[in-house]
Amino acid sequence: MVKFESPKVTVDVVVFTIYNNKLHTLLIQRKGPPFKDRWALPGGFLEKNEKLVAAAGRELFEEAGVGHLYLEQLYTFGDPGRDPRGRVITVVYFALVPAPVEISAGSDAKSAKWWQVGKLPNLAFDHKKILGYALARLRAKLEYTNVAWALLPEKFTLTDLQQVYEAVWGKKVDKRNFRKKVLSLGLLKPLKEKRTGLHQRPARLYSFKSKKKIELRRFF
Amino acid sequence: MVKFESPKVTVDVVVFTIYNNKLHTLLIQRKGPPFKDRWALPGGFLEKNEKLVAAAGRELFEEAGVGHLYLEQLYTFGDPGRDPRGRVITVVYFALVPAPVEISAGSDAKSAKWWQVGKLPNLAFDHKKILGYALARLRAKLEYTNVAWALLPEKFTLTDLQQVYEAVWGKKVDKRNFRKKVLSLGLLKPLKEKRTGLHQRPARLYSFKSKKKIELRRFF
DNA sequence: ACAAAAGTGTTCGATATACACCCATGT
DNA sequence: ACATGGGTGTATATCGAACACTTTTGT
Repeated sequence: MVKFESPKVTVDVVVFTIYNNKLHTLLIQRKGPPFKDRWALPGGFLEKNEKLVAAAGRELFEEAGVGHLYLEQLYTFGDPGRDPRGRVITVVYFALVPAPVEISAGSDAKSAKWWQVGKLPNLAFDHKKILGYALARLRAKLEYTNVAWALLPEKFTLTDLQQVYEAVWGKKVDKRNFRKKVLSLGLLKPLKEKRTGLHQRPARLYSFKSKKKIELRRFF
Repeated sequence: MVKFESPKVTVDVVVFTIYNNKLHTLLIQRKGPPFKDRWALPGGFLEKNEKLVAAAGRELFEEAGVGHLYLEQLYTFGDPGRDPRGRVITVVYFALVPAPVEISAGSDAKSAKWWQVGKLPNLAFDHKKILGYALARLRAKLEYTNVAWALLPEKFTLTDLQQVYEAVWGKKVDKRNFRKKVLSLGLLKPLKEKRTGLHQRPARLYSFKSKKKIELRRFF
């Protein structure tokens, strides 16, 4: 039937991390047209017999060398005209990785780079809109779930955790209230160790009791 | 490249309404294989140059005669093996319609029927899973947004509104607390009219001041 | 007068918010 | 000793939860 087309299906990924106490996202530079040299979200075509979420994980690893992470589906963008080459349906995933991730330029020689959110370059396709969407999701998720663990290393201080929230929300929160609230949730396990070596009082380290997804009814 | 396939893209819709103070969803009966005679979500293939959300609206209208409604994207299901005919990526939309909707059997002579959620038949494909997903979304949305307007007629009583919440959540709520909360949100406009004609004290009618989507930080 | 649903307030506990000072370490 | 961030408590306001009786209509 002429009426139906077979659109291409791609899977893209928005990855966030906290680097230098600022929220950053991963972009790759396009080597060919369309949008040659423009920055874009990592992504690519779906392979045969590949689950959607697996494709997202694979693209991320291939193009940016990013491995262990939190992945969930964000949204599907598929309006006509979003790719000049033809009809493309893009299923976008949303990923969180702990702070200091080494990026290897991808196997296909595209360059990958962490960009501070708020200082982004012009993006290819409708990727700016997609990023805005992802950012809204991140802010919301941080409020009512415990996903913050995915942005932190195994061991962290309460100040580290607070800085994650501040970076994502773009505003300061009160230290005493933050700690009271976060400890009352009972999701953290205080460790015996402290972080030493700075010119200051050592800070107690914590880890998450569980990394299972938990929905809280409200969070700050 | 052999490695990439061109999957088919379909758009399905989960429609909810409140009928007889119970939550219902719309299903159509399949006329051909696979899953002949089984009940399934309304849906179909994406047309050329058609937006995803437009496809959802069109399918709903074609197959069930349902018009004016609330529509948002729910999730995309695309794992291999979910359709025996081959790789199919299904973008699922989520719709809400006000209570008494006349259903015309669709143009392709499939029968359409409202089923009470909780008394559903066996479903085709992975549609049971999809419905579970949609139900979770509905429950959550009702908590933190004002989408309840989409399940009600233009004018309604506070008891009508309360019954929407009770039907979706499957539990009773306290009338005094419900009214206090709902009125304090300031989203309702009390009308001069009352609903009369029953053997009882007439109830004041209300309408929503706005049907714009509003996100509340918390709701019940 | 009766049946049926409409309408209405108060008390109590939990939770959010605002706010300032001492502590432990490295140099 | 000093600079740096770590760590802690209290008072107030707001919000959610529990709870029962009177009012208005149609028959």
